Amino acid sequence: MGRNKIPIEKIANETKRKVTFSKRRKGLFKKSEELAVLTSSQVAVIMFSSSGKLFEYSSESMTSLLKRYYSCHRDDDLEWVKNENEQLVLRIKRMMGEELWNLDMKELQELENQVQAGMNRIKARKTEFLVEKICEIEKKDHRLEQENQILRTQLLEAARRAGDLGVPTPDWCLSLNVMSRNLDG
Amino acid sequence: MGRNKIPIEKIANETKRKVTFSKRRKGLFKKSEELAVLTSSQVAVIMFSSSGKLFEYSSESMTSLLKRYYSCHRDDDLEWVKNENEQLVLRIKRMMGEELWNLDMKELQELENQVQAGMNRIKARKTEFLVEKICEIEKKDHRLEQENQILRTQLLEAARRAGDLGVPTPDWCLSLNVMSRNLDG
DNA sequence: AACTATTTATAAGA
DNA sequence: TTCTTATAAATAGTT
Repeated sequence: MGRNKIPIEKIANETKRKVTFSKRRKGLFKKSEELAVLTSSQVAVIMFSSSGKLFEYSSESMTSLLKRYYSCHRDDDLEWVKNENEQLVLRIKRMMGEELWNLDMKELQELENQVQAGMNRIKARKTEFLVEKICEIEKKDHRLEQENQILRTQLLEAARRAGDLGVPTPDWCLSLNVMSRNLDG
Repeated sequence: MGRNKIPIEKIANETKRKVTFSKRRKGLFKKSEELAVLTSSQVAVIMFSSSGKLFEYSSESMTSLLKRYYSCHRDDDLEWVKNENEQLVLRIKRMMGEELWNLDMKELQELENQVQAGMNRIKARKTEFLVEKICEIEKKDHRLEQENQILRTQLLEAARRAGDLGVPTPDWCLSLNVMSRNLDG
């Protein structure tokens, strides 16, 4: 379509080839979008120019569309999970109970054991955490108690000396001995 | 392009929509191939019809083209991926009950809840798996029983006809009626 | 699935 | 690259 009909074979002239790539790429993306909208379908197009540049179109997020594509090809046994990152994500998903479709009973049991072991350690850590907290609090508590005892002693001493000098003991000092006995007991 | 111009929006009529999908899908694949050939480029198209069926075109093997696509995206920001990677590893370690030292009680509880949820799903999948297996076996079992019944009936009939012709019934046929009754009960 | 009136895409030229 | 335009190609509605 154009002034002349051209044969469908590699365009020899590089400039012409580039212009054609640019024009037809635009056309292909437009038609992809129209198809997606008109028919409520999902369309993804990926292309590399002869110089290696990537162009892409996707009616949705490319990632989710490719995931769907791979899930259709799940029989290809996870060929797609080739980069480390994806393997890690898959590992996490499986620990979270997703993407379990092609695990057999033995693999499921191993996974459960691993997750169980992890949970036991997490629970243990929780207990440890609480015990540490209690220890800390008790230590602090003990220290404060000792400090209080010293303060009370000093306060009584001060009160007594004031009494020796004829200053009357204030009301709030009278119960100090009683408090002290209760706390130590 | 056609008898009338149509607006680019979802085609309401389902039949029309399906016909349009079929026609334009063909057109899109054709244009994809033409582009690939004319300009020595690599083109891949993936699409799902509104009913969920997958259609695909690729000028080369889809797998190798997608690998190239991914490798392009990896090279974009290797640093980010590396960091992402480390985060994923930490996440897995924590789910496995390691590296918990600086999580507080709330974070530990959240982690435990997540892992617990995952384990519940894994257990559920295990059950599902077993139920599926049992269903399959029962179906097969049922089929075999029916086959068995048919074969026994045919065998008895054959034995009777042989008897009519004066051929003595073999010993091993005498118990067939009993077996048949036992199995049906 | 074929037909065909129209619309749309695009090859070449500016 | 972008626009223009003659022409090829795609396709909407019909049969």
